[in-house]
Amino acid sequence: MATIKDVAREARVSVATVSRVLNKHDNISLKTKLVVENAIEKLNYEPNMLGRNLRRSKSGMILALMPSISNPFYSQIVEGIEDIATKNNYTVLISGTDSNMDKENLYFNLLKQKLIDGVILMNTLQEPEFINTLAKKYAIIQCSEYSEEVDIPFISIDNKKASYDAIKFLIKLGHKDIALINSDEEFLYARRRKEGYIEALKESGISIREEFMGQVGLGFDNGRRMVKRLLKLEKPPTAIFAVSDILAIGAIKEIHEAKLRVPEDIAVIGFDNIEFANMSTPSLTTIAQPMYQIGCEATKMLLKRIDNIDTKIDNLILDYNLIIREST
Amino acid sequence: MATIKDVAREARVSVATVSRVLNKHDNISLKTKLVVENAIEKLNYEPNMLGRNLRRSKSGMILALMPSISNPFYSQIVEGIEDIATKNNYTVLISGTDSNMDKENLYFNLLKQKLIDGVILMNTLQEPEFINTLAKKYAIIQCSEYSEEVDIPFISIDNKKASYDAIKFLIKLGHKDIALINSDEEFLYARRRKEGYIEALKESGISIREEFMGQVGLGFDNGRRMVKRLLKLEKPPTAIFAVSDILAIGAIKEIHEAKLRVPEDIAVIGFDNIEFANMSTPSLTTIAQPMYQIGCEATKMLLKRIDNIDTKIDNLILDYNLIIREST
DNA sequence: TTGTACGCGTTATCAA
DNA sequence: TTGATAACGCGTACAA
Repeated sequence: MATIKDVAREARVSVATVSRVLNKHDNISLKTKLVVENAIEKLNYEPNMLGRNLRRSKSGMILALMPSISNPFYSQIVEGIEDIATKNNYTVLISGTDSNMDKENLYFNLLKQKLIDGVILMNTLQEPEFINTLAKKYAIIQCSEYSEEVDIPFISIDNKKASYDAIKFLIKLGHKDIALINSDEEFLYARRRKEGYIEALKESGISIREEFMGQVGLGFDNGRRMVKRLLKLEKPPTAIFAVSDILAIGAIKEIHEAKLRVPEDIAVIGFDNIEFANMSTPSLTTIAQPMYQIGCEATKMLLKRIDNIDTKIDNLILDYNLIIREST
Repeated sequence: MATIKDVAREARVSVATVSRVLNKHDNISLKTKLVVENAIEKLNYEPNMLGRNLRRSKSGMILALMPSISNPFYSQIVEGIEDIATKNNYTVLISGTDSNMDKENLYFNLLKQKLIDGVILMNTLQEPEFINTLAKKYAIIQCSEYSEEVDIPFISIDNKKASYDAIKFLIKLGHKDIALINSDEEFLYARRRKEGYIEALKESGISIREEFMGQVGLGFDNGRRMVKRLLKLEKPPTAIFAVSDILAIGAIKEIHEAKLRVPEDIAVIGFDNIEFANMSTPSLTTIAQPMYQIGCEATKMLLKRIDNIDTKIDNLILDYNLIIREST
């Protein structure tokens, strides 16, 4: 394995000169530049990043931390992150924490160990103070889901308004009995979407029915269970708004199980527009967040932060889209 | 940021001693060990991995390279990889190449740059010679999909036999007109599964019909298109074996579109047992590979290889399972 | 059992 | 425009 020394010897110059060529400094004569480049080619030299990283005290790696990498919700965000990162010569480390604190801490340690230069945080159960302390020394950005008590920049959509729009759409279709399958309200987005749900109903003079609102985990089965409960009601809903497509697909499964039809008997709206939303039967009406763009912008924010940890960075709220398909 | 020097000063010992404590050498007195550990705690010291990595000429990182990280097929494999890697103090870099050669090469370069210690290769379009050359100098393992012309260890299942079993199962249910939605036969697994399909039919005295076999891409829409074609036949099939769950789900979607029922009019079997196979309506009969275990074993093989590039490592063929659900 | 001193491969400072 | 040399933080051979 050739090192910079070998190249220098081969080109009969100093290692400093080789380094300058490598890093495209401009104060170098064309002649020696060519000589060096020839030597590099001849020796098949590749810079050893371990040396460079130590010297620069940078790893050139950023971490995208999310609860689960298999959750299709994050796929496009990750694409955005990777595109911007690659363009800026960073490598992206993608990791799922299973919402497990120990695992999360393992990854946060990479910051202290200098193995990553920054973190894009999708959704964490850490205490706000913990993140705040960390963010004083390291570059961290909140992406998609965030906490208001955490004092670092975030990027997201207006969850309340999105939810409001979804419900308004159902009302326009003639629905009055609309259920909400929400996820745990410890999450900000869940609280916001509930607010939008309530506001839309109130505005249309529809009374809020407690038995129509459920707080469940994010899994497919939770969607099913919630519908099972709803169908046992004396007057079941004619429409359901689920805060994730997976929950919505679970809901549809259970509705079919009960020999009812979607959307004829019960309409269903999801959230996220994951790839499968278009594949399910019936295809799913849902709210699409600009995932790819969210990933891009989050990364740009992070890189700014890495370059200068003291930059003031503004939060970003992006637009969303209601995508109407067969389930409504 | 405290360094090993600071710790040494604080503990009034040499950096060598601190290093020994850090690396759990045994030739060190309990007393100094305690002193050093106190200093580490007091200064909140974390080893700088950039220094350690350079010195050891290792990055402690392995790469899991697959066509697409959003393909749920790989999720559990990745889990296995991460578990074993973490247990051995490695960090896993997960990357999707979109079957794009440029992107792939970018990642292979990480090997030369010393940023990764080895690669678990899921599915690549690279020429066998390219991989072979690379594998002489670097630790590489083939996982799940592999090439027979590549001379590095692989881990997989018996795709021919799995396919054979699926078809035999359909025949046992009374089906005679069985279609095959295969993926591109440039892939070994596609060729193998076709062999199994043909062998099962022949063995049961069912003649092979060319118009029942299709080679398509892996996307959902390809499953739909293929079914569209099959339904136009004078005598359409009564059962379909799709070589991936996504294709199978696409097929079902199109069957429903044609106002036919699954499995009453047409039975469908998939392959992979992705999470959604159990969520779709009807739930999908499919072949389950031991993904998690595949990931674990692949990683063990790779780590062996990293420790000693010259070890002879045996290939591994694991078992699979036919999971019977509603679609048959 | 402990310390001294060198080197891993690179970049950056300073002087020429 | 170029070169000599000192770091970056760590691990280890060798000596004590």
